[in-house]
Amino acid sequence: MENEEIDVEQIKEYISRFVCYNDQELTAFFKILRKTVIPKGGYLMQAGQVCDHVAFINKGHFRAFYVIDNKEVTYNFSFQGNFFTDYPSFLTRQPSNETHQALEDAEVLTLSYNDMQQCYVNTPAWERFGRLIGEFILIGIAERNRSMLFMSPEERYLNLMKTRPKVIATIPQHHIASYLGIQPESLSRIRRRLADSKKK
Amino acid sequence: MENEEIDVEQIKEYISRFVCYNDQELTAFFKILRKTVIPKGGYLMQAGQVCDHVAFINKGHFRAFYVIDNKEVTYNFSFQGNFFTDYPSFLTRQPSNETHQALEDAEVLTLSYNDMQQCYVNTPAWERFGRLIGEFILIGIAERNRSMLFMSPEERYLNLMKTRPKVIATIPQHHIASYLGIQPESLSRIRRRLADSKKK
DNA sequence: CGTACCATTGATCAGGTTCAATGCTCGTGG
DNA sequence: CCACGAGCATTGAACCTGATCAATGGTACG
Repeated sequence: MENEEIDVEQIKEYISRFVCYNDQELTAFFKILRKTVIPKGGYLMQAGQVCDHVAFINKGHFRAFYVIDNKEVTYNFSFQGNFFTDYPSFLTRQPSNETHQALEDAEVLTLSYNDMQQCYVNTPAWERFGRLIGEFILIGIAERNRSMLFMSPEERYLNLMKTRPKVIATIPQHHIASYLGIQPESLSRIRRRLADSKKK
Repeated sequence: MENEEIDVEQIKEYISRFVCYNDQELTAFFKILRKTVIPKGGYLMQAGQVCDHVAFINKGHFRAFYVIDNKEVTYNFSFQGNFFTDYPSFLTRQPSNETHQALEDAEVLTLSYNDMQQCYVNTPAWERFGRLIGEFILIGIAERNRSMLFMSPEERYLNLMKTRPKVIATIPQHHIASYLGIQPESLSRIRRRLADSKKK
């Protein structure tokens, strides 16, 4: 069985933060996971497709971006040990506008829409997990929403440093700028302003 | 019983869009709803409190706003026939920064956090409803998120006219401006630009 | 009436965008 | 081993849009 090769430790740890489960539920769940390897720069999903999976990142990190007027606009990043998906597309079965790209060589465990719905029907614990993970994602999105509404680009950058230092540490600057909703030049100047005022 | 007075037709219609239920589940559910009447300008919730309820709006409409630097920033509107809450605060039990204000004389049916958790435990149908309603809210927030990231203020205004004409029709302009993330003066000029270019 | 609140208009300001040029670093091939 | 090129970060200059401050208009309500 190819499942023997799958490393399920990380996802197990993640899930146990949300729900209790017994061994039987867990083994059944792991059976429907599929391992996918994606090279640096490769795509987990491309705009135009319906997002038919939820992916758990075992290794590597990803960015989600839109293409608007032939420009890439980065919408989010996701790192090892987290789930990654276009949840609205996944839920509504509408084509996604996002492309999901691996920024390093990556390995993910995917769970298909149909299998997930089966889980919901068959096992109350997964119905609960589905609710909780949805709520978790919702909280994150709402937070991001507020930062876009209430903060200036500079404040957003400072906030990002505080709340997601890993992004600052590992993601190229032009992607961060895009994520903050500004141009790379503007981010460069913001960083300079901050450095100058710190030095003084 | 005071429940006799409660008009549950609207909420029944709303719920049936998401889940199937039997009469018993429904009556039990209606028993835990509480009716609250709020005069125009009154508050359903104030910043600093944990949002301990989900409210269904039977009559009237509301706005949610933050106070930042002594200025009110409108975050959202909600109308008759919809649920209204600070879901992140409700879920995390953290104090909310939002204040929810009735823009007209209003009547809502509220459901407390504890009662809702009881529903989840006791009745699979409500666990499912909880998941679906969360997903529904998530999709809305994600949509709003994108509009802030990818659209100019003018595009956001046009988009609002298209997707939520009721907001344009019933909400004072300075609240709309705030919702769009701009100042009232800017919205006024945007409207002027649009009117001028249409006339030509 | 007159007061209060809201929408509009004008003038000036600030910060981000755009376009263009320069540096910097890293990986590849000669 | 060096040289070149590609991609990214930085800097400068001109511009544009929304913010801010101040004044005027309009309307509803006491």
